[in-house]
Amino acid sequence: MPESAHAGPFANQVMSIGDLAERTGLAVSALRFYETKGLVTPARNRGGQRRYLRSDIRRLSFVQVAQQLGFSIDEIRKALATLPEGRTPTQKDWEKISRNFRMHLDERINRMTRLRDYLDGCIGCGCLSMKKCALVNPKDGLKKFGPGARSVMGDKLR
Amino acid sequence: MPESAHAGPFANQVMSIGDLAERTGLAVSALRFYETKGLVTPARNRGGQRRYLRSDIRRLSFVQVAQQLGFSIDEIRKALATLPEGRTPTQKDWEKISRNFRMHLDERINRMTRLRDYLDGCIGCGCLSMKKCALVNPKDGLKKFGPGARSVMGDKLR
DNA sequence: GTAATTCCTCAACCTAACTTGAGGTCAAGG
DNA sequence: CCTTGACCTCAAGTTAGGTTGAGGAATTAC
Repeated sequence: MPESAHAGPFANQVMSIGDLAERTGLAVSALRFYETKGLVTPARNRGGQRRYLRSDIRRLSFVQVAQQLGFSIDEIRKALATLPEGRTPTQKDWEKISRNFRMHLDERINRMTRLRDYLDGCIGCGCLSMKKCALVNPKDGLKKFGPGARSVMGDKLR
Repeated sequence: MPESAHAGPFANQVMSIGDLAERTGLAVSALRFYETKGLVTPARNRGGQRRYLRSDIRRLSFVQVAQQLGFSIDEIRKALATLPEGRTPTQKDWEKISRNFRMHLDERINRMTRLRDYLDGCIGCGCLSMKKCALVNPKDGLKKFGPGARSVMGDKLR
């Protein structure tokens, strides 16, 4: 008999990595990778195979959305860390995180819009060659990037 | 006498890599890297050292701005390829490129804004766990990313 | 009971965008 | 002339976010 049969036909609380991959649209390799990054922490069965909770579907959906919004895995991990440990997150828990992300998203949109407006100005003024141009040498919240791979829209959050 | 003295004190048309680095704020190593990527093609003096034109300052400023807007080096290279060969680009040439970039920027801003609005909806509906949610499984111009490093805001241009 | 799936770990590889370092050359000042 | 600083090339390293493959164990299906 299958390992989870004791849970009953409709209360199947755990999933294999393959099931979760199918439900989230993520690759199996990505799910394992996310575990090494601390985004999910599945249990293991006696054979050592990963067993995910249903609530992990939502967790990973959140990861996907956040990535589309331009957040790095590290930022996402920190956000998820604010979820309660021990119990399955409630709707309210998720709302709190989402609102937090919306704030950052607003910030990004504003920054891009400012950038666009500067660009409009520069088309006319021809200042692109001047080091003082707000676009090239940005003040106003726009920071210089460090070395290494760059995150979209420049600087990382916080 | 210095190698460029024949050009006169104020008509110093060429620069060393160090000068250009200082004027653009880019690292010397980055300028060399950009050359391998085809973003600039400096001449060489008899000793083999790079000699940049004044118009390269603007060219590299453009590279910096475009990167802040989230464009990849490859995209930027293609955009720069539309500049006239042989002659120094005019103001009009730059305006044309800038306008083109503004269009792409508008697109990105719109996409982020749509995403934000979806997120607002999801906070209320709690649909984050459903595969059909517009955020998790986006239609409406939002595409799935491929493997490898991701560009900011998801998919690359074009 | 056994064959076919699925899963496991670990190491290596991939792209983007650069930086760092080694070992050697060029140019400008005194 | 000769020293010092700026330059040169080329190879290897870095971070992010994963994928791919080898070699082996656990499940599931018949």
